Amino acid sequence: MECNQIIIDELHHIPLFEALDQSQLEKTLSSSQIISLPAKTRLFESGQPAKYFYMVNSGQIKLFCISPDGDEKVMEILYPKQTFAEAVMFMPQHVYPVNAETIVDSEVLRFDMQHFHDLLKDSQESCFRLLSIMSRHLHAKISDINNLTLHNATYRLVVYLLEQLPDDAMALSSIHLSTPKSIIASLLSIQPETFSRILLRMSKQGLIEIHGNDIILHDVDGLRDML
Amino acid sequence: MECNQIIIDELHHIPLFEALDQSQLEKTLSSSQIISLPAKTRLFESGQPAKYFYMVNSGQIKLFCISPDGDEKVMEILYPKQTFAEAVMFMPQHVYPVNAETIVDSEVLRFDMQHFHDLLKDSQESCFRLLSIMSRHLHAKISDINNLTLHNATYRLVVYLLEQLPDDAMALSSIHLSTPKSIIASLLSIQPETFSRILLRMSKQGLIEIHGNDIILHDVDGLRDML
DNA sequence: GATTGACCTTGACTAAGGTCAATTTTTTTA
DNA sequence: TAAAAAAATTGACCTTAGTCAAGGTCAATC
Repeated sequence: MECNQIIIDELHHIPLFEALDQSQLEKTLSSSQIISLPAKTRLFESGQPAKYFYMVNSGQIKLFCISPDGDEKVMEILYPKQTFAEAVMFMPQHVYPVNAETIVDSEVLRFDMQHFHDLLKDSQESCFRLLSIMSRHLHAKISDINNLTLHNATYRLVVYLLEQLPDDAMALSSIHLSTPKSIIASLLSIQPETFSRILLRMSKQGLIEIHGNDIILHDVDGLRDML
Repeated sequence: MECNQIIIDELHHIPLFEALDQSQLEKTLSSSQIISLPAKTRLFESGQPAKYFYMVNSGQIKLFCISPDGDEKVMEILYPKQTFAEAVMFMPQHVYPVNAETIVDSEVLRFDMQHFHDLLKDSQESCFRLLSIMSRHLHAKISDINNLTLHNATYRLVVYLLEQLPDDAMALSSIHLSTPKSIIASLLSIQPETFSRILLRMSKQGLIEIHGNDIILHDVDGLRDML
């Protein structure tokens, strides 16, 4: 069980599980599975009855919606240590509101919703964690709506680039896009063509320099001034 | 105290308070105030430290954001019996993420956040109610983002009109817009001019008939087919 | 090292909805 | 009830970003 203890120690640092004690963590883990998935595997579909929520172990997952005529809107890109679909536990019909799919080969930890829901009844502190997590999600969505309705495509892209910077970033910094540009474009609600054109324009202005998936920000303050 | 009991009985039917017992409701009420506000009064501003959450007693409240250059985006319109800003209780910095303003003369009940937060510690069931409420909000925002990114202005307006219908609506029904068109337009992220033009076009197509703020839906099924 | 396929870029064109300005209608207030 | 203010409508025009199509780049695979 040495192996399990390592996972438990990791879970202890995940916001959703921070408030659980050793025995609760053990129970949580014992009702979970590690699942390996190749790239572009569907985890769940919007409208499906929701039995599980997840944590990314490795890889990348996208949450997305599809319009009647097949257009895709990426709602979120998830990276290791992030939990997702926890909020579905409390949604009226226990149905996933979005689709989830791996972007690259990934490994996820899959938790039983009913089991965790029962556990929450005995852990007021965990309820509070979940409330925090959900309020953060809600805030993020409000901010997304803001960016969609009050700002243009360039603004959204600049915000995204600056978000990728570590806090201690210099005036000249470089970032690496670990996700295909077309998926980032969809996340920002921009067409790939427009995404490409905006980057080109900014590099012509001397603000950035593009080398494939690596972008050098020549003028971080200049970018910040655009906002 | 007969008067208070009437309010308590009302609170008992509000989702957020449903799980509270008589004594908890009394405490909640005793830490609250009834506040009367003329039209266009600011309740709180985005960025302000959040000390209170609210319930609409009468009137209408809009929650909205403002862009750097003064453009306004209405996020939500609130009607009597609706609580709002409860989720802010669990937001990282206890700061309102949006502005709130009365649309017409209104009366609100103002609750102390800290007080209710403490009360939640003793009411696991109320925590679960709040989790439900917040997951519903989250779902609503996801759906808003969907409508903004995957659907056009006409679609959003038709959805809005159909949402105003009671469930038992006939093929021919009439609805009344109780809120200024410009505010509904902003809620749907449409300019007032475009809003007006879309209604005009639909009435030319024989789908609806407009008489000021009253709209007769001539062909509910036809409208549903547009979606 | 040619071929395939996924992804990205570029150019020409288009359309949805925004902007600006003038006018009408409705509401409020004196 | 007249005047003023606010809200809604309409027309002419414009802009942003989307669409469509062609071509390019890179990596994996035969």
